[in-house]
Amino acid sequence: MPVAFYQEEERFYVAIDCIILGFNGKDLDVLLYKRKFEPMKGLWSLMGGFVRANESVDEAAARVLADCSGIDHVYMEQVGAYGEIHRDLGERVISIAYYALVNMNNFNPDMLEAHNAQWVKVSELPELIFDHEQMIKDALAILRRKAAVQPIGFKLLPERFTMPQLQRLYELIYRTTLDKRNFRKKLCAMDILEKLDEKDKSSSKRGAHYYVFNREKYNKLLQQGYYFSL
Amino acid sequence: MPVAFYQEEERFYVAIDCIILGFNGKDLDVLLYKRKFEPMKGLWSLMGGFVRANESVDEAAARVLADCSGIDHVYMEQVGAYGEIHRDLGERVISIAYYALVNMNNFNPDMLEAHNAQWVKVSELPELIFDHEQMIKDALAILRRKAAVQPIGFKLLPERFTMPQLQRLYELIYRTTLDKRNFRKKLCAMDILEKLDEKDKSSSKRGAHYYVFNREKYNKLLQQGYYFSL
DNA sequence: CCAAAAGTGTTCGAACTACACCCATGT
DNA sequence: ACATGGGTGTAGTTCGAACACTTTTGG
Repeated sequence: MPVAFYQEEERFYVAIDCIILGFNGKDLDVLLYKRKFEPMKGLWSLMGGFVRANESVDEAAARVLADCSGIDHVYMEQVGAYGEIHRDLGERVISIAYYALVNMNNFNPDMLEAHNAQWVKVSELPELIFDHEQMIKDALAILRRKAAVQPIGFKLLPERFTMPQLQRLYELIYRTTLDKRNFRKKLCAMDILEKLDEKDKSSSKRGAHYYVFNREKYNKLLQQGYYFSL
Repeated sequence: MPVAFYQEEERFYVAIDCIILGFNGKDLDVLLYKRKFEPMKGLWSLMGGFVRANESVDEAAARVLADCSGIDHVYMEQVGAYGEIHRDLGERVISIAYYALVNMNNFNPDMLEAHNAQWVKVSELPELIFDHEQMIKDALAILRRKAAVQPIGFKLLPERFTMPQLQRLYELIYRTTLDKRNFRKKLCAMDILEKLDEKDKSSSKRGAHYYVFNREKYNKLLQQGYYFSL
């Protein structure tokens, strides 16, 4: 690839599309908005925007996410570039998709409303514009893979969470059911969670103990050559 | 993301960089070329080119690979988009990296010479321009992951290969050593290889049996819910 | 005959799976 | 008192890891 003298080359609009994933305790959701105007009025779309000259692509992704959610410093990772010629109905646009794992509670409902945005179950996706459905599927595949070897699932949970919540989350990510006892056994054996005395009574009369993820412990184990695996 | 009316948005050069991986029986190699002119003369670089208006990004990657290798219909997969503002010393360029798994024997040495290209061991990378080293590392990480769950390693081998070759290849991909007996046992159990009577005598006096990958068998097993894993 | 690489089975332990009952509490 | 979800232990099986010697043959 030559340096400088690119004048004769084509230039392209480069967009960002964000797959914002959240967990509401029951379902794994993605944040979508319903288009208010033609073309494609009524169809659903990912949150997006264009890359600008004064920012890297990663920075553009962070900005787009912040713009539409008001949230900052969120776990984001690139899914990939989508470059079919006619993927956008307007002019040609090459889009780079990112997924974000967020704690839903940090979202301002007013901001969502302002963007006509809603949380939608990933298991029941509506019709989406362009290749956005593919982007979501690709993002979920990456999440499935990464969640198995890195403790990123916790990024979808509030600071304090219960075992049933955590298990439910992993069941949704892996699209399977897990054995309660085996799941707990594994987590306990990892020794990266701290059990609190306090209980969450919102979903049962008995209440479930809260746990918190202990990142220091996890980092220490990492240094000792420990590998997360779930 | 609005449709049409993008005039006020910035446009970018979009490049392709190809991580072309090959296996010579002994080492895992990447195809690099040495820059003949300033700037960055003498440094090494991946094979690259720019995306054009009349092709998708995937197509551009295939074209770039064909241009510099003369080879077509090769296994390619996207690594990701690299979008730091100053990653290119010339103007701003967003690059999309792809890796290709090729059978080295199909390469025309004259064509390599024409491009000042050489096969270089991935374990001993020279100094590379821009973020090309990162691209190679990312590509190898993807290969490592995918090779464990999909039979893509065979794409780096000639039609007929021997067990020691195959094992060597996987050892290079995984950057580890494997037990001969366990490796063979696993492969045999998969029942996706066919053993030929003929032997390769190039690396030992006794000679090693050739095997071929049987894709039909593999596809049949896939349909039966079989999962490759190595 | 010897060097050099190919080929071959068994044992052990770790990790995963399957599985059923009691507990705590709000209504 | 009962319905609802939370919490706990064991046994069986499977899979991966470790391990050493014989075979072939060209030089």
